Amino acid sequence: MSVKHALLSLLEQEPMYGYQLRQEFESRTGGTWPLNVGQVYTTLTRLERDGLVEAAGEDEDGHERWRLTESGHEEVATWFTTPVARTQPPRDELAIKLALAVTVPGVDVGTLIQRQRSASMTALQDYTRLKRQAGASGEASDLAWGLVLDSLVFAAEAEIRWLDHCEARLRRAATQEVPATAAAAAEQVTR
Amino acid sequence: MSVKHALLSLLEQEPMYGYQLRQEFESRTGGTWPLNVGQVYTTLTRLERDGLVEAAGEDEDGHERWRLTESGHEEVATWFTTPVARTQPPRDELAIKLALAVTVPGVDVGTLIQRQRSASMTALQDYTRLKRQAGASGEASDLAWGLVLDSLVFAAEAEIRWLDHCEARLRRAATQEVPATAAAAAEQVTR
DNA sequence: CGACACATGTAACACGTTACATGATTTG
DNA sequence: CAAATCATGTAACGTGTTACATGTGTCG
Repeated sequence: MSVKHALLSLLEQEPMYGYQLRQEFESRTGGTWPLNVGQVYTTLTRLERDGLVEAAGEDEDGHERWRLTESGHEEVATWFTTPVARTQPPRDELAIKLALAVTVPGVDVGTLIQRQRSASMTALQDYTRLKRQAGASGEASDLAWGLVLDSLVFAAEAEIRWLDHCEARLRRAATQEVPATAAAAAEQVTR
Repeated sequence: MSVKHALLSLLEQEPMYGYQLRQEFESRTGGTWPLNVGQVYTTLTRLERDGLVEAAGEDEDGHERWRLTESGHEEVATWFTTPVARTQPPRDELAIKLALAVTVPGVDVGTLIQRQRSASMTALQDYTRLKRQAGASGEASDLAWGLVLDSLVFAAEAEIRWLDHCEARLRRAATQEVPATAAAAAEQVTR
């Protein structure tokens, strides 16, 4: 869904051809989410099928460009004015993993948390390293990339805080409450 | 990927039948991520095809149960010992949206941010309301649900902080730097 | 009885990924 | 010239979603 709307937004600016769409997407997000070229073409086909884009003739170099239709413009407008729904949040693999690790007996939750924590710390360091490269040129795409990087940083920090919180919470569960599996899972954190 | 591993983890505890797997998954995650029953069956078929689960005969009530194979156990062990890779993070629709909103001319970024902010605040309030319901019973699944809820809370808080950060960053871009689109986008925040 | 939860499936579709095929153009 | 980048596509596959079909058991 993100790719579809991303392509439409880019075409809102001006008609573009397939390969160009990928370049624009990657430059504006700093290559954070690499976009397979093939997917651009298949998505464009589907968007044409759904009447959101249409062929707009060739440019000077003979590239087949695409432009938004009426519905396409509306779709973009709706996308930008409608907040991303957190009512049914996307599945978070880490949260699911931890929830199951806590309830399934025999899983070493303490080690799981520690491993994840150091992995997230590494990711965080990579982001801050990238941030130093991001600035300087002053282009609009760099502003965007900076914000994208910040979102990754904020998310990684939140993840680390949550992991610490989980560790503390499990430790508390181990000492206070003592029913069945919760205690068994929590024990492994206290070691 | 998450569903596949979630089902495998549940079967690590004991052999179960399809419908039961959905119930267990939803109770352990507090229904945060509703799981379509149909997907359980199709996933089980695929897992059998891949040699990770096998039929384990019927239980007392005539339900066809599934158990892990050797490879299945290994897969679960690997899942629990391998951190979730943040090296190539999943596409974040909000971050993509904002990155494009900033670089595509004519988008009212200020309003976008404010709308998203209030949507995220609402979600956050819903989570804290749910938290009050979550505690009390002291079962292991409630501990898990509590942690899942906390992860949503932490994520929502981080999102809100990031949105505020974006607003400030854009406001700064509007006053200091003055090149083309960045300024145009940032102007709308200052209004 | 009628509604609802339990229970098992299947079909069609949407989205995304990887890999492959093919050719033009650019650059060291 | 060789390699890399530009450029357009297609095929196969994995995962997930929705909707439908079908039947049993239970409870008000």
